[in-house]
This record gives sequence, C-alpha cells and structure tokens, in this order.
Amino acid sequence: MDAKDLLSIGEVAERSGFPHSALRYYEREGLVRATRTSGGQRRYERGVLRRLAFIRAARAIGVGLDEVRAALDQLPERRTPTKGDWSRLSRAWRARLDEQIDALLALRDGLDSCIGCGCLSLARCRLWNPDDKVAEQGSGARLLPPALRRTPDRGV
Amino acid sequence: MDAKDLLSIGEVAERSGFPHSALRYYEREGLVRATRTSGGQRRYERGVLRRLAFIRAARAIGVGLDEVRAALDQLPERRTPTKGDWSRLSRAWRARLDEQIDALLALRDGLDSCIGCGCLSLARCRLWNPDDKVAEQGSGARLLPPALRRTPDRGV
DNA sequence: CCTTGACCTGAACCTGACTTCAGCTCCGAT
DNA sequence: ATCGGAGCTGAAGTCAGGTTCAGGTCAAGG
Repeated sequence: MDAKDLLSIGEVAERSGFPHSALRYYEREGLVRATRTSGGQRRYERGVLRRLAFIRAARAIGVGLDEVRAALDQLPERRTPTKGDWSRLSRAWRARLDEQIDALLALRDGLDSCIGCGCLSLARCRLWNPDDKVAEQGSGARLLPPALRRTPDRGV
Repeated sequence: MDAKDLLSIGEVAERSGFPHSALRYYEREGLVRATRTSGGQRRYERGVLRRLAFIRAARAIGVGLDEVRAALDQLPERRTPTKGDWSRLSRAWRARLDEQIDALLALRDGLDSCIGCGCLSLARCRLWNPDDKVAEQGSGARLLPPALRRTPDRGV
C-alpha cells in the first residue's frame, strides 16, 4: 500500500496492453478506479491489472462493457479481492464460455447436416430458415441457441 | 424466372426476418441484389433468401459484413448458385466455426487451470497476462488464438 | 378511377467502444 | 531553474451496422 506500489497510467498501459485512452475511458465507465496525486495524475493499485486482464478476456469473447462492469461489481469493494473472489468470477465466466461453445457446436452441426443431407432446399432446412417463417407455421424452436441470438451489436 | 417468382421487399422482409431497412442497407453494401419494377420498386429473386440466411448465420457468430461480402462474392455471378456452390461456402464456414470453437475451448481451459492452480498471481499466469508484458521478456506465444484476437469491434 | 397501404430516396440519427485533438499542467532529471 | 516527456480535460471524431424521418411515388383491390 506504499505510494511506491502505485502505478502511473503509462505503466498500467504498458503492462496491460491497453492504450491510455482506453484506461481513461474505462475509468469514466466505472470499470476501474484510480486515486490521484496532489497534482491530479492517476495512480493505480496493482490489482487493476487483474481487472484489466479480465476485461480483455471478456472483450475477446464478445462481452460488452455493461456486462463486464456487472461482473466486476461482484467483487468486494472494501477489501482487495482474494483468490477466491476471482475464482468465483472465473467460474461464472466458464459457464458463459460453455454456453457460447455449445451454441457454436450446435450451429456447426446444423451446418454439417445441411451439407450432408442436401436439404439446402430452403423450404425445410432449419439452419437456413431459423424462424420457420417460410412455412408460416407455429414457429417452433429457433435454430440459434440463446448465446448466439445475443448478436454482437445489438440483436438484429 | 417468371415475374411471378420475384419477391417484394415486404415479402423478403417477412421471410428472412430482416427489416426493410436492413435489406436496403445490405443492397447498398453490395451483399444482395434486386432488380426493379418499372416504377422503381425492388424485386428479389428467391435465391436472395439463401443469401440472407447465410448472412444471418454469419452475423450471429460475429462475422463482419466485409467478410460476409467476401464470402458471398465467391458464389458465381452468372448462374444461380448450385447446391455444390453453397456446400463449398458452408464448408469454409465450418472451418471458421471450428477455429472459433477451438479458441473458446482454449480460453476455457486456460481459465480452468488458472482456477485450479491458484496461479492468479498475475506475474506468471498467461491467461491474465496475454502478452507477457509484465516480464518484459521475449513475448512468446500469445494466449488468445487468432480467432479470439480478432476482437469484435476493431482489434484493441 | 381512386384510395390506401406498400415502397421509394437521401439525410440524419443512434449505440458501443474507443481515439484524437487542442490547449494546458505536472514533475523528475540535469 | 528549466525543460521535455508524461499527464490532464472536455469535446469532437470514428467506425460498424443499422434505424428513423420527411416527403413523395407505386400499384392492387374495390
């Protein structure tokens, strides 16, 4: 907790791989915090690097900042998060990941069956007709599992 | 090829599930084409539904429109794409999907090992330090496989 | 023929996630 | 003391991927 343990924005940028601008942005958005020197410069605790690594991993799998913030908010405010705290978070993430993987596998298998069966005949194939709109029948199960329906940029 | 086989934008919207606005947008962007009536209204060939379904699947797994356009451009311009043409495309997509799944699995396993081994000690864990920036050593292999490094919104 | 709902266009607007810019301040090494 | 690189701020810009709007046109059923 010595002042010496605090990192400048430049150091955090270098160690985290995020540019300064992103770090300031994340602070504005409430994903990370920093204290200030008397002169107003940011000083980060080392723990911020963990948060940033977490943010990076989350972003990499397409998670939006809102959701990341919500996850990070689970961490204790008062004390420095323990290994256990991070583990809990990671486990939750693992579920998220599993969901996404399952969704992708389902899509892939759907693709395979399409190729295999020659059902590209539009009118029948659920892959090509996710919503069964063609038949105008009761819509039934949608092709894409929830994880994939959550489209990257605001659901189509 | 009868005029009767042509679909209005409303029909395409309903059958594809895309709103009119997106269809016009995709046309501007060169992802789909439409002929026009004497009065200037769009008329789509049925084949467009296949393209749109393809676009939907691609978007769902996070592929950008540029890449989708590139894929669709592989289809023959002259003749109507055959089942074989679509199969080729689907197979390429399958590879894409495999890549993405592998990436996710790698990330998940990385997460697991992190949880299990207690290596959350920042300085060593490759998951939390993708770029090995901390050690400032020769950077070595990056944690995230290419498929995940391609960050959703223009690589960080 | 007329009405009315479906379509048309170009331009402006939107969200998320940042980046860039202008103009100014801090601070550590010499 | 001083100088230059590192930091600061608020506002504006960017990019993808569309959506919304205003104001006008088409076309099919009655």
